[in-house]
Amino acid sequence: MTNVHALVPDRPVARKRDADATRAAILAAAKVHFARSGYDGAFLRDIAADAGADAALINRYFGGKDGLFAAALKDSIRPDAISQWDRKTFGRDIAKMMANHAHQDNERMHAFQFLLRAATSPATAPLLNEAVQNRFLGPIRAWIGGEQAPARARIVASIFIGLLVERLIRDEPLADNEREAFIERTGTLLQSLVER
Amino acid sequence: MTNVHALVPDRPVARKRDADATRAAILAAAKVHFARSGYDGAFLRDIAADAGADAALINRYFGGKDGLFAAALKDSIRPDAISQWDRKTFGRDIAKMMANHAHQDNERMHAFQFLLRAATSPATAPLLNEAVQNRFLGPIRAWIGGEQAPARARIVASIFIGLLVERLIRDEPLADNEREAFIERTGTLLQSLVER
DNA sequence: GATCTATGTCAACGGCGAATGACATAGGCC
DNA sequence: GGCCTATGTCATTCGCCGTTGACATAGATC
Repeated sequence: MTNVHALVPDRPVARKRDADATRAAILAAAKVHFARSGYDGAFLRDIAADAGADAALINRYFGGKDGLFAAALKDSIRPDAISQWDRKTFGRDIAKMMANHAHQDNERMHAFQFLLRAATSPATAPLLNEAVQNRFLGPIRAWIGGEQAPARARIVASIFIGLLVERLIRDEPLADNEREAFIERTGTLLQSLVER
Repeated sequence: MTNVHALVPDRPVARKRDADATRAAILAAAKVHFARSGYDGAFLRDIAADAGADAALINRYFGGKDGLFAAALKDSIRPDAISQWDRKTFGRDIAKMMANHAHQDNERMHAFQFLLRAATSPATAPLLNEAVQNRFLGPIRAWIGGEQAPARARIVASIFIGLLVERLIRDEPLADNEREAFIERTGTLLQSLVER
């Protein structure tokens, strides 16, 4: 099976011998694969192939599959990413993003889906509680602020995750009329949670 | 490792030779294991052990792991279950259930978590689109009714799933004050989606 | 250009878990 | 009681995938 995602070129560019570059290529491919297939479903040989590298190098550079996963996880969580959302349009922005078809991916969505995979994969549970609680829920709570911030943050995070899953398992675009209603309702709903 | 869930007795009751009974025992054990560990993380030997049966019987009765999963999935989705919710208290009922600690399980939660595992496990994706769309989203849509039912149903389902995931990865009970606020806000939020 | 090290390649190995098929036996049927 | 089939048990096979170590070679250093 050839790789399906545009972020990783089908014919990897030939690299000179460059440890840093191959390390980066492996990491990039790993993020895609883990996001798409979860920990168990992602295979080192496939990742290496997409990165134009040899599977043995994964062990050399990351110490094994666990190390690669941890590195990819770390690289996927940007603690400051949340604060960059616009408070005024937050709800509608998220809603729009989620209304997209699952296969119209972009890098931000990939990071989210990676987190989702990590969160729901039993094999990676030990890593995850820390990461999700401290790096996802915590920042949201701080960003939201105001009264009952913990509860509101938890609800926002939950809805966020739910939309992500729904998007993941939905295999067709939303019908136009449903799409409008979906964005409108989801948007205002999230927005109201942010504002008070 | 011995099984941890009360639904499956530690020392399975000795059965007479009874294909239906062992089939049922295997199915029950499978639902627990799949719900707890997902498709990849559940092992036929463990399931068989918990059911007090031999792993080979799984192949005989269900045709393999896939067949067992499909059977467990089918058995976990009761199309009529949704209509039994009380329209007046729906929001708060769900919110309360979700506020519980993840390890305080009951049979209903098990079914939900099974669905969640199925939804997020790539190995089972082919099965899922049909199941979730037709047996989960569809019934919710019909039950909700009214204006913009498709969009509202989708949002309710998404929130539902999100709460499920949040509950799954949260490893400690909610603090008392957050708990109250969480139930109150989530409850009214869901309720408003049901009512209009 | 000789040498040396970092980088990359290749071919195994080993474990694990699903699947298979041969064998054992309980329990009905005549 | 003597078969006969459905049910259960056991040992083995098979394939997959992470990992390992031996080997090849590019490219820097002198």
